[in-house]
Amino acid sequence: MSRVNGYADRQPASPPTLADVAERAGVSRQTVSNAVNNPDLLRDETLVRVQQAIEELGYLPNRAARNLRTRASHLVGLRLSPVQEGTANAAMDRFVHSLVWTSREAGYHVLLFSGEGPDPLEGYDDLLRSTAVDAFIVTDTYLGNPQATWLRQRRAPFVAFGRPWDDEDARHPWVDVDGAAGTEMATRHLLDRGHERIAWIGWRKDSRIGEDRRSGWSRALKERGLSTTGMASRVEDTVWSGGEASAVLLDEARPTAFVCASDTLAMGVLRTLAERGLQPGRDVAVVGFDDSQVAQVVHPGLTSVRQPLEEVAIAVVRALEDLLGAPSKVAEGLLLTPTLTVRGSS
Amino acid sequence: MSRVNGYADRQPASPPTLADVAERAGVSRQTVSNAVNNPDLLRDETLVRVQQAIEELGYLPNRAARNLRTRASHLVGLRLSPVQEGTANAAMDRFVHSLVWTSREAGYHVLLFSGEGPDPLEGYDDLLRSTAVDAFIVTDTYLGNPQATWLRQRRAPFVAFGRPWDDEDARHPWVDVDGAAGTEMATRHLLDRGHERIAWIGWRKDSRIGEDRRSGWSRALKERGLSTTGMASRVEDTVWSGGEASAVLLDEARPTAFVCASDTLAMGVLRTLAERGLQPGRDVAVVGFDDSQVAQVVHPGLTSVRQPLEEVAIAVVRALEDLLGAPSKVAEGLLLTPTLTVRGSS
DNA sequence: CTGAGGCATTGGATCGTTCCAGGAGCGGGG
DNA sequence: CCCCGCTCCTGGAACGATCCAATGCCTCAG
Repeated sequence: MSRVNGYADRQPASPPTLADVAERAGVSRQTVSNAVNNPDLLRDETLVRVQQAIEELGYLPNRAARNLRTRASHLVGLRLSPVQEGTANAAMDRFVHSLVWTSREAGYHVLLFSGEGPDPLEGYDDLLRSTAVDAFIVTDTYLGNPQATWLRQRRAPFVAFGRPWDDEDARHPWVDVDGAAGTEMATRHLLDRGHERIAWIGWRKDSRIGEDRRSGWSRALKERGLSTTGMASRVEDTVWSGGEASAVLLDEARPTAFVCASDTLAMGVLRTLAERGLQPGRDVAVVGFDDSQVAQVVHPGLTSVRQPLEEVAIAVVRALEDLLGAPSKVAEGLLLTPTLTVRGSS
Repeated sequence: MSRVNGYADRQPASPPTLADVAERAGVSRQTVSNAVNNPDLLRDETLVRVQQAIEELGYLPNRAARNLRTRASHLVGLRLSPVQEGTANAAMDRFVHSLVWTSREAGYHVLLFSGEGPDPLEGYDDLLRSTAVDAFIVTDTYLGNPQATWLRQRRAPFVAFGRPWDDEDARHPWVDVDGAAGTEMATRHLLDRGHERIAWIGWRKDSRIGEDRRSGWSRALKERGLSTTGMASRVEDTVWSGGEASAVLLDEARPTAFVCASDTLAMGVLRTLAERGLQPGRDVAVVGFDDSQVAQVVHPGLTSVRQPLEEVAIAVVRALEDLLGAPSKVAEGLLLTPTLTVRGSS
């Protein structure tokens, strides 16, 4: 073997290999390999001896070699969607953290890559064909979801964070958060506080997520026999739009509370209230969605629907393990329920 | 070879290999390899033929095999620091995006991993010894920076985002943003608007970054012959602390403007102003640091020092290339200047 | 005493690529 | 005519792990 002597090697000495450990422990390479991967196969005495040699040499399997032989990289690819500053992609941040954390426990690492242009498939192909990753995690399924169908065609394993809204015959595993349940919870919370005129500010009608969240609001109102007519507005996801929409609603429908599809929109509402000398939480209640950093630091605190992203990450990784472990298993979806973080604005 | 016939293979057909391409093009494996890595070595005619075969088969080199042979993974490890919600780690998000983007152009991918406990070395070791990554990018060098010294001892290539504050004999490449220049710029901006009583709210004295940012503020004031005495407060990085500190300062030192070490602290100031019926930007000016999402959406907009994270990422990747390409090269540091994003609060 | 059968361990082949030394073909100088 | 040198290409040998078939050893039933 290449390891020449027992003296401290100078320079970046090449790391020990299986063969080095084998030699030291007086066994064959395969036995060392088994000690690492299938300890049960070894006699206790041998196992201890090998483990000691591993310890002494500081051996760790070379990943490239293992990947080559096993045809697996233990990496999952996560595509960072293009940044849209000002929008609450803070949620994404939390998710990534949880994901990295959870993956580690499952023996996976997260490989980031970026789709550059508008082409949402950019980047996937190379990684897949060069066998750089074992699977993908797809997050922005709301864009009409071309990735999902494309990945399916390529038989690439993947788990989605987000429902396959359009796709009737989607067979991939997914995890999502029940937005409607969140807004319903938020609306009920406001109803319980005595509000009866509760307005909705959401996204354009072609946003599936937006409409889903809206349905929770209307469901809660109708449940109490309250009308939703004239109480809803659909705009772009900007602070300005939220402010504008709330101003119009205040003038025309005179709501005492707002439920919004995002914290960004809710910030717009707060702005309008400030301009009119109305105090959030006392005069008019506001609830946002995503529990972003903004909601936490703004005065007097923005009540917001919080997605259980930690649990989403756990579920995603679990689905990933199922997928890669037993590909035949029936793929299933999982819908998690968000919580409501109550703050000063309600 | 394993490729049996020309008919469409069923199932997840194993991807084409060098040998497949070689067979199709009627050349040897090595020639195909050269066509990919050293096209200059081939005769034009041969090159075209091989490239066509590559195209037809959709060949892409297997990464594991290449990594094994070349002892490089073309991955860089980035450790996600523990989340501290409520704090502006939004900056980190922007940096990661830029980094992923820039790395891609340089042929690298970003591998995320998490240090779990308080041990900042957690995670590095495994990745390094298993040759999973070629280098690391270290970000939170302000923690007294045990990673840097540790990585240096292990002769692990790495680039730091952040100066080696404590470490006189650090020899690693680093990139940082000149916080002092940022706060100086912010303070000058306020001076230009006629403010003369400008207060500082920063972090505890043992924070090198905090003291650096503070020095910019005091430098700008002294330059104009203005005193800083009694105009500074050092607290924890929370909204509450910022609010408290500004309340005290307003009572005792009567400043007309605040420069803060973070947007979080600045939000606290805005809160105090709101409580006292003071209007930010008109009655009292406020400047934050980081240009986080909060600064952008809060009313009436928070003027903030913005770190050029895109440029940082570019510089980091460039340093990385130097490092991995020519390890003997003298490591150097690079200090970038932030910009000031002016909004309604000043 | 022999052979079946289980257990612990082994050596060779293999994954797909790149490194390395060498070989065929060709033109030109002696 | 030979040999040198150059260009272009080739086959074998790594890289470091795991898969697979086969081995020796030991026990126990027949």
